[in-house]
Amino acid sequence: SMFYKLMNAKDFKSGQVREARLLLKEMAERGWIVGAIYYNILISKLCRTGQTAQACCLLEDMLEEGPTPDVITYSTFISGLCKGGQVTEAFQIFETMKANNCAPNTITYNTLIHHVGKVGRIVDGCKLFEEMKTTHTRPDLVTFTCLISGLCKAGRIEEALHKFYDLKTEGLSADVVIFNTLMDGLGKAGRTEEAGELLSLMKSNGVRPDLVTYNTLIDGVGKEGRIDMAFSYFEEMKSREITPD
RNA sequence: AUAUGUUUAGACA
Repeated sequence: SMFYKLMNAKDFKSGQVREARLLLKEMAERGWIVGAIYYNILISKLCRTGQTAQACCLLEDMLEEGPTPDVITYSTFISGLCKGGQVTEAFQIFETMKANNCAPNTITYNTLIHHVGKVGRIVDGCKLFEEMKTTHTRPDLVTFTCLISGLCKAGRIEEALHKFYDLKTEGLSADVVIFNTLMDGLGKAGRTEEAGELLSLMKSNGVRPDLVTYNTLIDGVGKEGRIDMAFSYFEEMKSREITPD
């Protein structure tokens, strides 16, 4: 019952975290199998409330005497650290992960590539992408979205376009998020003509434009003062009966 | 009751 409450709790006071750690240890001592998932749930909740130091204590418990942390444990914590702006610490945990023979998966890499891109360090994202190749970790559409977004943010539009073309090589086909991301990058770089061409391309590829697509295009041409184009995208959006999800 | 991606005017802090 105490255990049940812990797993359903929305937030924790620091005293409660101490109690939780003791409870999990006691359960293990009494012969219960306490799986990594229960630690993962607590780590996720603690990160969401900004208590990354407490989350780190749980990871340490796992490494010392608890269930072996799995790829979800590390990815959860890495994501939580990044969201709190602790990207450096996230990379330290990434190293800890490897040192403990836990192989990062696509999601682990995607999380890191996303956050380095956000803080303008896509160079590091590209290194991670290379590392994925050497570790035979297959990139997916999320990987490419993060790379394209990060490259555009760093002003490296040509390389972003290259990544877009590389999708086919990887056996992937661009989805609406990939198109939206690239159109946003082009628009913010003043290349709204190309963004408009992508709208045609996505349609001919059978990818349905959504509300974000049109918001992105309208924002792009709007900032260039092309009110006529903004209206035409708006009209097209209405005619297509786009609805927010 | 566990982990990753795209657009933004305003208000709040």
